[in-house]
Amino acid sequence: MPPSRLEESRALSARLFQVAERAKADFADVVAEVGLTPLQARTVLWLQEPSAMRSLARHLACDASNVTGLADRLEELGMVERTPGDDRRVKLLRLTPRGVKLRADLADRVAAGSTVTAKLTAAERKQLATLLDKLLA
Amino acid sequence: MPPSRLEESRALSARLFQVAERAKADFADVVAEVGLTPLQARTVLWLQEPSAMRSLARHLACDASNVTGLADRLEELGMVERTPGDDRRVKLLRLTPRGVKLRADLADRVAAGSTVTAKLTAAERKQLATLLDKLLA
DNA sequence: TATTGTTATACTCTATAACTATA
DNA sequence: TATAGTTATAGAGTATAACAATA
Repeated sequence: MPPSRLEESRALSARLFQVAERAKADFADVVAEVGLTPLQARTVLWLQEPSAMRSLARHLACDASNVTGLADRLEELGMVERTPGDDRRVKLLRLTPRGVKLRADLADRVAAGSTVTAKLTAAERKQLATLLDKLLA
Repeated sequence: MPPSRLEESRALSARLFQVAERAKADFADVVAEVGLTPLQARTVLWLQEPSAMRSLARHLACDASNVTGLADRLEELGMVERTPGDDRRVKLLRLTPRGVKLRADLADRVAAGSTVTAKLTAAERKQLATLLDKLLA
């Protein structure tokens, strides 16, 4: 690879990271408004349907041991509750009525604060999705 | 925002994070081959010209206190050395001859392992750069 | 007074291993 | 034996505050 392509690649990667970092920071700012950390917020948004703690861990791409504390905190806040599953080893996490309200509020705020959505036209968003899919293939 | 746009936005952001995470993981894998952490590797790549530790911290977007240990480790490895600056408060970090060789090796490997470069045509890379710039504007 | 590099320290995030209760 | 959730703990990575040397 010639040096110019190397530099082009570096610049492109740098911009990619910048966009991802900004999107992450935007998300963190928005969810902080309702008193949640990013991981707590992702959990609340995920719990449209009740979910076993194990499968939540898979969704969050973290170890299962971390979900215990996460669930503890959201339970303290009155947003989720542990309910037994059919398999009695399993505990399902389910939003409380208060959690359901928070989730709706959160979804609105996240959508409103989303840079990716706001700054591109529909055609551009489609273009970006296509390019990103190609990178993930 | 209607629910469909909200979901489209969520899916787009998710793909963006996935691509960024994969690029980060690729970089970490490649630089691990030469025995460096990502931060150490970014430092070596940055030091084409000698750099004050303070300005290195700004480039790495981390606190200056972290650069001390980073420099210590790279010095142990024989890749960089501290040299006094004109302002005698300042220490410049400079690559040793061994560090210069490592930097060239590293640049080749990073370029070869770059998903962003490999999977897109020149036209697509330009398209992606344009979209990312629009998001950063 | 302000700034550079340093040190000590603490906080967050995440992972590993051992434990229990079920299966 | 294997799996779900829990607990204790350890390792990165990063930040803050105080310090000495210098501006």
